[in-house]
Amino acid sequence: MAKYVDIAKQLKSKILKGEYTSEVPLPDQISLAVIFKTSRVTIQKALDLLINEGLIYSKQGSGTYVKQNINLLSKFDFTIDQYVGTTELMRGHTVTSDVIDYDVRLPQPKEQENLNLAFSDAVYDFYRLRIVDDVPWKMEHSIMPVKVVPGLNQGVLKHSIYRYMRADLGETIGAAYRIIRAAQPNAYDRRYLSATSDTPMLEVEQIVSLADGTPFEYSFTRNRYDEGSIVVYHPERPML
Amino acid sequence: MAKYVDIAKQLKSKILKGEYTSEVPLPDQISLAVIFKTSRVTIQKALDLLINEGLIYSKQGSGTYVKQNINLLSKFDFTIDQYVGTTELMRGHTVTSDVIDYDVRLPQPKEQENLNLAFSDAVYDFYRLRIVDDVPWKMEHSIMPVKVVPGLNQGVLKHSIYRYMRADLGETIGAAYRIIRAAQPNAYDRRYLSATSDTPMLEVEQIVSLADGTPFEYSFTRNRYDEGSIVVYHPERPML
DNA sequence: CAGTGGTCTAGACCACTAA
DNA sequence: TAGTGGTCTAGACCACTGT
Repeated sequence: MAKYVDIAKQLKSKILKGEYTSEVPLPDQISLAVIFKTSRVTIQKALDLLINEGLIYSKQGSGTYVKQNINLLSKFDFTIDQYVGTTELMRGHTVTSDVIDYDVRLPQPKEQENLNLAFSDAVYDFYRLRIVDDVPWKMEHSIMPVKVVPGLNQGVLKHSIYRYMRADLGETIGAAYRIIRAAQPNAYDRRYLSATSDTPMLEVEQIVSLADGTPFEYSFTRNRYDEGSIVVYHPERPML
Repeated sequence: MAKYVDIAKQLKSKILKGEYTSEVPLPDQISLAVIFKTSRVTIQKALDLLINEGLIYSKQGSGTYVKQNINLLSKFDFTIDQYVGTTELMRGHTVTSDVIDYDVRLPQPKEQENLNLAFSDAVYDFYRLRIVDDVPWKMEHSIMPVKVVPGLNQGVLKHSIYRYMRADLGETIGAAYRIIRAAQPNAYDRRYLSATSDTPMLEVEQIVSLADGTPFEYSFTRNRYDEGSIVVYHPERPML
């Protein structure tokens, strides 16, 4: 574990425990360097992680402060700052999956492009109804390349794909592109999520990649408008 | 302008011009340091910016590569990786605003909390219909504190608030929290955006802050489901 | 094994804030 | 003016990839 990640974890833990508040700045970077027996640059890398999570902010010439309003999330809101699957996101709840449909086939042109595949690279194509605490919650339609995620059988699908990839395949999940939109309900929404013709749906289309840049998931996830929203934090960044 | 930002801009420009492709890695960090007459750490900070924009990725022991699929955005999609107002986002199009409603009043409790205000700090409360190329596009409902954004009259509202803040007030826009959801159409949607009872709406609730952490905007922006979606990129980050 | 990115150091100077 | 964060350097060692 890199030292700056470790320091960021310790600082985050202190912030969440309320040991640093928004009243008073954190210790300055040089003091932190002394406290953690490291250099100032390493402290800055640690603080950068917390800034990117929206936990703190720095003000040149003044200090580093804890942000207020760190908690706007309601129960089924869906944070996607770092990628974890539904199973992990809903820790403390019972998450199960009904596999509605499962197929292995050749990819369509759009899938070839988004997943960077040859026309002859087979893909899984499956629908899963994600159920939280026995209540149907989201409908997922996923396309994943067989060569990138081998051994993805229905047993794995009933549980957690992400856990399987990390634990069994030893892969590290990396970046994700997401397109978020509202949509009219389709036949699956009506059948499995109790949507009617005037129930707005929230849809997330996403391409998720491994740490080395290989895309491994192209999926569409939908839920009723009253069953969850998406929370995004955007730190300040220089315009390029 | 910081050197690493400048380098990032130059590299981005080369990537967009196709001078670096996904076939061949970028020059290694030491070569880049020589080319730009700087140190390796500065090169790394520049590359970090491009990684966070999703333009490139690095693979330890191998090299730094340009990502493929850099273009999934359709005309009215709405990227929010770095914050710019609608006016700037839609460069090349004619953006105008009808001010539907304008009021100055005391803040409600939720607004006090989200904007970090005392009960006696007045806020602007206004609705704007944003019109692109003469077509009604989005309905914005904004609450902004008078003390943070003084002089926000209807003349400014007709044009660009963000331009006013940057150019006239000299402020730097910083981070933003956003909650994205689907919603049923309300009276404004029906009246101004031609929504009917079965037209799903996409709503973005956001708190935007200045660079120094002061929140200055609490707003709700809505558009029809078929008039734009939101694109988000999430780089890989260590879990804290 | 050579080449690459990831991390870390000790120190320097600058830009900005606040008293 | 003292204290703080922002940037930058020159160099070191480690972890990983690919041959």
